[in-house]
Amino acid sequence: MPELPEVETIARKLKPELTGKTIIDADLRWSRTLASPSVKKFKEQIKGQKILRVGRRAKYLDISLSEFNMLVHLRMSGDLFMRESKFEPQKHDRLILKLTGGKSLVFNDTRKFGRVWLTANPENVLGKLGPEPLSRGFTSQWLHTALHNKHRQLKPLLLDQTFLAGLGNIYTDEALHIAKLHPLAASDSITVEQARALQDAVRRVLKEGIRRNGASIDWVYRGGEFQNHFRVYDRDGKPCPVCGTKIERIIVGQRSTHYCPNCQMR
DNA sequence: CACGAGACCTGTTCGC
DNA sequence: TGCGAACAGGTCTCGT
Repeated sequence: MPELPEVETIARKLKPELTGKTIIDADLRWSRTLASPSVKKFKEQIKGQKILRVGRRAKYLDISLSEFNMLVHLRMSGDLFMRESKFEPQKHDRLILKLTGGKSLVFNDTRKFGRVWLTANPENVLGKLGPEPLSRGFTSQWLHTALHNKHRQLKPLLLDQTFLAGLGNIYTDEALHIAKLHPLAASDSITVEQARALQDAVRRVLKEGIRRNGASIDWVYRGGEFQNHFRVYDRDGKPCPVCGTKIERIIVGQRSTHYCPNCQMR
């Protein structure tokens, strides 16, 4: 489930539960979940760390500890939640951090794509990311210039986290539909007007996602409801909410891409 | 530099 | 009913 709004929702939910707690023990149940450091170092270093802050950068959860930052990327199927420490580990639990106060932070990830970093220099992991779409720096002027510095198809470029950080497959399709831009349009063909529409659409759709607590699909459920308001994503063959034309699905950069052939003309 | 294919994983749904 | 294919919110690496 994890694009920017889903990760933001998780961060907001965990913040009051985690802040001020101390990590007593780490149960790493799938070692490849750990991107760095080594298992041995991780277990030594994380024990006794106090949780100072819980934040988000792009699709990463950023948990500030006394001496390190723990970064978590949920990738396709990861989930992060609290559970009573006395409960038995569940099938897809990959990392369980036992905290003071009787609860544990659980990283559960069916597909094992998710990763955890423990580092004193989070910039080593986050340094190449593009701007936050909800930050002040993400202006239509910046976007227009950045689009013209590349010659790429719009959709893959928006998914590129070094270009702009936080959009995934759902929110990209939704933003392009709101902005009335074709997913295959060349980035350097976008006018100032269109860049303004796209900048506004990206911010609007991300804010809507956050307001609706993200999108919950399939077996991963966190109480989000944005999935009930998709305009085009996963709606191929259904009518466009704007003009009624049938939504089409194509493959772009090996990702399913949904758009209205009438609203989003090339 | 831009792009496509394949890899990493497990689980569900679809088509015959 | 059974069984293989297709597909899933992401990103990395390699080859052209």
